[in-house]
Amino acid sequence: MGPKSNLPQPDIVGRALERIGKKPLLDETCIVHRAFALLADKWTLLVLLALMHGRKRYSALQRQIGGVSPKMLTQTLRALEEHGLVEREVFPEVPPRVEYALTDFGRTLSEPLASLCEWAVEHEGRLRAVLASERSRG
Amino acid sequence: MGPKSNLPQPDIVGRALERIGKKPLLDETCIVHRAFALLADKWTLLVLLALMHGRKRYSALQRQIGGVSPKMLTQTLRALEEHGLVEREVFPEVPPRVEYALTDFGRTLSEPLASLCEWAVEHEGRLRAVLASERSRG
DNA sequence: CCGAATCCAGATTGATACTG
DNA sequence: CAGTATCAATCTGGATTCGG
Repeated sequence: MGPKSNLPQPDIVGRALERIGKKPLLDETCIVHRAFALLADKWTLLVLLALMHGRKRYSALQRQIGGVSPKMLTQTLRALEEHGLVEREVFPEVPPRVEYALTDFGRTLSEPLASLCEWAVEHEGRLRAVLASERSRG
Repeated sequence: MGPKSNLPQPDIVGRALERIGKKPLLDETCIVHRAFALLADKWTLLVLLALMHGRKRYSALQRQIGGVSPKMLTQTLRALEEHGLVEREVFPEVPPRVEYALTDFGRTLSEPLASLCEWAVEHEGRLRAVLASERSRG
C-alpha cells in the first residue's frame, strides 16, 4: 500500500519486521502479536476467506466451510463482528434470514489472505505429502 | 501453478480464489482449508515469524514470544518440524544447546507472513481500538 | 424452517515444578 | 539449558432445544 519502494534489500520480511518497530520481537504488546491472536483461530481465516467472495447467508457459510458446527460458526462470526471485520444483517422475514459481509476494514485483509491462499495452492504437492505422512503416524 | 495471467480484473482475492480451483469453497479436501489448519494456531504464526529473523535457540524463542509456555513452545516447534517448516539441531554440549531454523520450505511462507505483519502495522490504530473495547466489555 | 443458545463430554491449553 | 510431568482451567464440538 505504501509507496515506499526504493529500499535496497529485497528482503520482504526484513522490511516488514523493520516496520513493526524496534521491539525485541513479538512481546504481548506488539501489534503483530495482538493481530495474530485475533486471526490465528481454527475458523476465523476460513470465514473471512469465504466472505471475500461477497455477502453470504449463515447457512451458505455453514455449507461452504466444511466441518464447522453451527455453534463455532456463530461464535466465530460474533467475534469477527465485534472486531469490526464483519457486518451482520438480520432480515425480519419468515423464514428468518441473516446475512454476513465483510466491512471495509475486513476487506483490508484481502491481500494477506490472498497471499496465504496462493502459498497453499503453490505448495499443494508438498503440503499434501506432509499431511499424508502425518496421518499415517497418528 | 498454471501460468494463467491474462485475467482482466485486478481483484487479487478473486484471482487467488480462482487459482484454488472450482470447488464450492473451502471444503475439507481443499488445500487452503488444510493449509490454514496447519498455520491457524495460537503460536504457530508467531514462532514462524520469530524464526524469519534467523536461526534461534529455544530459550531465545521463549523470551521473544511473550506469554508462551515451554510446553506449548515445544509442542508448536515439534509440529512445525514434522510439517517440514522448521529444522531442529541439537549440539552435544554442556550445557545443552538446541537451535531452530526455518527450512527452505518454511521460508516460502515469508511473503504471506510479511503481508500479515504489514496489515497489522498498517491498521495498528484501529486494531488497538478494537482490542481496547473488547477488554472493557469482558 | 433458519439461526442461534444451552448443556455436557472430551480435547486442548497453560502454569508450575521437576529432570537429564 | 532444554525440555517433560502433572494437574487445573479453558476451549471445542455435537446433540438438543429454543425462538421468530
